Amino acid sequence: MTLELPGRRVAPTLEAVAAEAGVSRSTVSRVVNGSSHVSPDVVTAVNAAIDRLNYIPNRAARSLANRQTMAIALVVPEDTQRFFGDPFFSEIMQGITSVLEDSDYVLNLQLARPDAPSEKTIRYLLGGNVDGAIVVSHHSGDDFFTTLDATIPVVFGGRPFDPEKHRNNYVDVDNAAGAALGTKHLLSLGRRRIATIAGPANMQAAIDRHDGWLATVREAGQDDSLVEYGDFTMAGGATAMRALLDRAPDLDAVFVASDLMATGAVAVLRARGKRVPEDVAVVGFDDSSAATSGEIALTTVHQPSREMGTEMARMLLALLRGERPDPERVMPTRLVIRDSA
Amino acid sequence: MTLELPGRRVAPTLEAVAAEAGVSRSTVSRVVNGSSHVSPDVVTAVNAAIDRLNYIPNRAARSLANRQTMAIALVVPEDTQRFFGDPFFSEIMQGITSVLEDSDYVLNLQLARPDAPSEKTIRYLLGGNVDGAIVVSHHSGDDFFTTLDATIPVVFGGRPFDPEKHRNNYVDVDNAAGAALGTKHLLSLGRRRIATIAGPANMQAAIDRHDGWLATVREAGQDDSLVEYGDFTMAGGATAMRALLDRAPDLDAVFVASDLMATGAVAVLRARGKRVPEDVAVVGFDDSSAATSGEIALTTVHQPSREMGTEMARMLLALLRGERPDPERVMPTRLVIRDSA
DNA sequence: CTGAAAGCGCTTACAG
DNA sequence: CTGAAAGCGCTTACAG
Repeated sequence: MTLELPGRRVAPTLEAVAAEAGVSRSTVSRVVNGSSHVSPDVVTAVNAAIDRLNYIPNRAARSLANRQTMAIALVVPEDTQRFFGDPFFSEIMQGITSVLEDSDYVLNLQLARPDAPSEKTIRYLLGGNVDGAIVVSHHSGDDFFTTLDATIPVVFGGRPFDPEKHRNNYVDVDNAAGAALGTKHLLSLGRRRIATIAGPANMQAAIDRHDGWLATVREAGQDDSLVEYGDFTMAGGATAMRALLDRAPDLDAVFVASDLMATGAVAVLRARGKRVPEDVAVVGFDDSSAATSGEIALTTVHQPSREMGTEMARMLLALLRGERPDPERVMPTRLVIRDSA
Repeated sequence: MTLELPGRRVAPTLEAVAAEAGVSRSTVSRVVNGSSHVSPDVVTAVNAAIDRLNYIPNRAARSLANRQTMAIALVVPEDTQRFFGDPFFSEIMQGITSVLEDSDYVLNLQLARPDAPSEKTIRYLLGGNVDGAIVVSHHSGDDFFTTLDATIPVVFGGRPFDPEKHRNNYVDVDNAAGAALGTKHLLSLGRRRIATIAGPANMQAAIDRHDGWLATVREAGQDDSLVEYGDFTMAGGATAMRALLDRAPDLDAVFVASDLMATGAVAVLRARGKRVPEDVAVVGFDDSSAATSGEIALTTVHQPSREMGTEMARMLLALLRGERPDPERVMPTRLVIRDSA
């Protein structure tokens, strides 16, 4: 029995181009890589041969020889569902790809396990598949990522945990200040019982936003116990809102650590007969598309997600060039007032 | 001026492991690759050395030697926004990753230009970066992708154009039958003026769904001219709905080629004072999360998106093993009746 | 079962 | 400006 496999075309090599053009492999390599020390007519001849043969350099061989892969990993320790569910990631990724488009690098998305990276992810990142990595949505609990840059340059989206242990490169906003901004707005509206729906306690941004709310509420001499935690999803925001209402039916405002969670919270408030913002004012965080796609346009703390993406990419590219960019890039937030508070 | 670069750790090589374990490189390679012809104690010794040195094989070297990259590309010719905006892609990707997780392959997402692949994408796919590719959301107008499998195995999500030119592997549903299913439901409801919002005419699935609607409407002796085209986004559905209402204010039903477009259409209908389904019945297509996240739960034609993803992955894996799976895998659709029709 | 050797397709000093 | 040669870190027949 003969198993006939579809005959795949065999890619031409540098060697073949050299033969076709009647020069050495070194020379072909030089013109492929745009070296300046090649005579014009040789360049022409080689390029002609390349076109004729439809030559494309083999990346494995190239990266083995020069120890560059020209690939960057975007590592997101979240499952597919949450990755696609939160517009924040979409915007970050748009920012990143917009700068990588103009570079020679390709982006490889790696969805990792939220708890700790799998063996496969580790081998991928350490096995010479990429020249650098951007890690977004980092959770505490393992420090593989924070120590990864002993091997390849890494930029974090969001200040990583344990900054004293190791100084990582990151771009972030001042989450505490942003949360304070949102909470103060609630205070200025005369609200006196302001709850918060915080993000998961194993994420630095969630902790910082919680802290910003906490400090503001304390400073105002208000109850600082109205906290519930969500997982940055709509469903998580809804569950937290229910718990909050059960504990404090008289709350009159809630600062929510993400727009997606705020959307879930608003739905619950309405279902329980609360008017937003009359009975309960709601402030979100992100100013992503989720802020304006729900039942009511959310007043929210804006963070420049797309620009954060471009900054991450730029920072990594600088590191890859051997430069030493400022390792900490903190971008501004601002309050966007809409209908929910 | 000395530019001090952060000292990156140098990865240990096979050679180092061999020295550490006191064996030859061939032997280390054998245990790394799980060859059976190695004595137990040597295996133990080599593994110990691997652990001690924290050895991870260099993928470039490996793939240069054995001509395998152990990577698969998921090519989506859509911009980031649309990719993230449509839950359909999320589900497809979940299906794909679920089967790849249990394999040694990693998935590399490649968002390509919708019109024609960029030079960068072409070089990526042809430059030996991946062993195979899954192409989803293929548009007509270039046949790079349909001829790509002369070089590497390719599986399409959705029947590609020009099937007579070249027989590609694909996973799809019977879009025409599905559309007929949805349109017939509208007929059974007594609707007599059934419009359609079709997808872009450069996508086979859109054409097939349009054809299914067309055949059904003609068969019933109804007006077959009520067609507007959308781009599979909410905004596109809204625009198309407006045009339809302007042309035929008396239409009493609309079959929409995707849930996302249907959501946009429903919003326009309501804004124009039409009750759904009383005045205008709406049937969508996909049965994605968009069907149940809008103002009204959509009656829709269900396609098993996640399973289609798993089938694509399985088919590609089979091709990669040198097998010859059935190149055409057509999965069933079914009508899901909710509130919009 | 194990090792020496060739080779995968490039890049890059080193000569000239 | 150009080429011969070594080397990147693996795998894989080929001997033994």
